[in-house]
Amino acid sequence: MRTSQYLLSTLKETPASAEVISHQLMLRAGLVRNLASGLYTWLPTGLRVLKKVENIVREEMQRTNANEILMPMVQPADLWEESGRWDDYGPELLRLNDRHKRPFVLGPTHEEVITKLVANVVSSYKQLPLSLFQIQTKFRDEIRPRFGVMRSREFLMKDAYSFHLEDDCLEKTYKTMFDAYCRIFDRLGLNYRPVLADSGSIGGDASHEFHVLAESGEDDIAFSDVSDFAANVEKAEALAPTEQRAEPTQDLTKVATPNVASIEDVTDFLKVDIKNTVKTLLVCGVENEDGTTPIIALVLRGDHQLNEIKAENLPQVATPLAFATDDQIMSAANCKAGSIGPVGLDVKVIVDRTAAQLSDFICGANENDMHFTGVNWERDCSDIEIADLRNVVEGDPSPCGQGKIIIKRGIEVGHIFQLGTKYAKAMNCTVLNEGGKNQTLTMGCYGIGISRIVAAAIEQNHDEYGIKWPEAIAPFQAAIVPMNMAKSARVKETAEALYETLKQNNIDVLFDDRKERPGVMFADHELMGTPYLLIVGERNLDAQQVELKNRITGEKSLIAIDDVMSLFS
RNA sequence: CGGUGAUUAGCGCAGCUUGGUAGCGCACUUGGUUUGGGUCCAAGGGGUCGCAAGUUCGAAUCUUGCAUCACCGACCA
Repeated sequence: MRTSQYLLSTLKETPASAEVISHQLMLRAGLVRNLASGLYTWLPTGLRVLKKVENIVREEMQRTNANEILMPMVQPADLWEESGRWDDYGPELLRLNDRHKRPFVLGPTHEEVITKLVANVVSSYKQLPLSLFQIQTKFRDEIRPRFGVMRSREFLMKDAYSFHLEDDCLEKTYKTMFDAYCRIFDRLGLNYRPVLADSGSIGGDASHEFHVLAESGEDDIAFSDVSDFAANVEKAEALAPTEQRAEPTQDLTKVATPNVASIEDVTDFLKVDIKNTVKTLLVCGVENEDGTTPIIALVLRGDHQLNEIKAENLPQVATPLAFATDDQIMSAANCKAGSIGPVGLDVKVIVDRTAAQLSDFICGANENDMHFTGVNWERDCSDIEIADLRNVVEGDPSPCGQGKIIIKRGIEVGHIFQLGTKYAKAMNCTVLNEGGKNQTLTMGCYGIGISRIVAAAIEQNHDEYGIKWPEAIAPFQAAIVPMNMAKSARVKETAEALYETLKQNNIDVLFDDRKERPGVMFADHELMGTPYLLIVGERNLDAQQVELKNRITGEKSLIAIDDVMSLFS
């Protein structure tokens, strides 16, 4: 490609709306343009990268013997009613009507469509196991799209689904997909980690996320500093302390704490260690048979944070998690939110494992502006249940039993699930088994955010001059930058000949034939992140050489024109 | 959905306090100049000042409403 025929559209200045570096560079390097909130047009340079990512993903899916298909983006609502997700999915699911007023949705994912397809097309156990995938545009009406294509509403995704007669077969395919994902992210040249994950609203049992490690990531990942254990903080278990709880040494004492509400207020006012306090959160429980909503108290050590996923997974707690309203708090505890405590509280009390190990601690007294000190479990407050409720924090023992937890930020670029029979049951997806009986299939589901990977790769590979693409996904493998081509026939001839050679060898090469000054050309190619710049100038032509500048290392060297192809072997 | 802020040329911004019909830098066009790191000079083109209503002789500027965009939070495979 010649720049004279190519839509470069680089920008010197950063559009004000771009917050994270990948978004800024994608706009500046001319990869995407914004159309509306969460909607982006892919320009030629961006599309080249997107296609390269897509092809690597496709090749590795094909290696697992998955079949590529393409499903419609618009899906009939009755499929979603059948699976129950018409009610469960929420406003993220964009719903629309056709001209006959028939309801449809814009597909945020395709479990319903594929399960229906397999139910209709596959009828015998002999056709199993079966893996199907597609690479397709998804739409999710995100509350707050942000970070450019990292969290957009319309985005490109690879989604794969596997179908099995038995769970052990599903587990085999799950492992195959896990390995395929590792190969994909290896080939993409990204620093990534597979992590244990919560399977979330999509349902099912085992689940891993694949995260690209980057400061701008939206997820916290807990790692062991010794083993290869990694889990999303949502999922990472906070182990119970191993030390015995100390015996009580203080009497239960009620102290006045005027205008003290938050844990920080308490520690300041009473001059105590935050680790000797507990906080009590009231949440809605599962509805009783008579339709009333019980209130549940969750107790955490003052410095810890509630893990909402863990709370939701408790059988007594309503899903989705809902905090008690001020009125509910008043009727359950007879005080404001800042003064609740477990002592004498007439609701179900669930205490975090670490909070349960405290003795002589401080908590609210269920009376405005009053706290208890010297509180001890059993003596002052019995009939409690102990559970893992909190987020792990750095320094906690790793759940794998080896080492301590460290926490890093990650961008979720892949997610694999063992779904089980949830959708197959709902959509009546069965085959005849060996015994001639109908048997419900068990399923796996495997997603990769193609467009998000482009942004994640930039987050991980950039410098002050622009993007530094891993070679596998660079929009161009090389750029030819001639020096003063307009004046030098030799430079022009050499550059043209080199361009022809590279093209004939199927190298993605951009020939900068603009009548621009060198600095302008260098700056543009560095911004776009082309791995190799081939600089053709009079000064090296007598020796039949061009200058090679490596974008990743920044090294400049001379290379014989005849040897240029060796860069790409 | 709550909180905050923004909306003036393709991009980045000034002008608004104190109302008088719009400006700067980059980009773009033309001519010249320069040519191994974003040259310099000159001349140009481009804006219903987000939309609507109001106040006024007169509104980018004041008032009200609406829309859109972004950030923080909640939300989220």
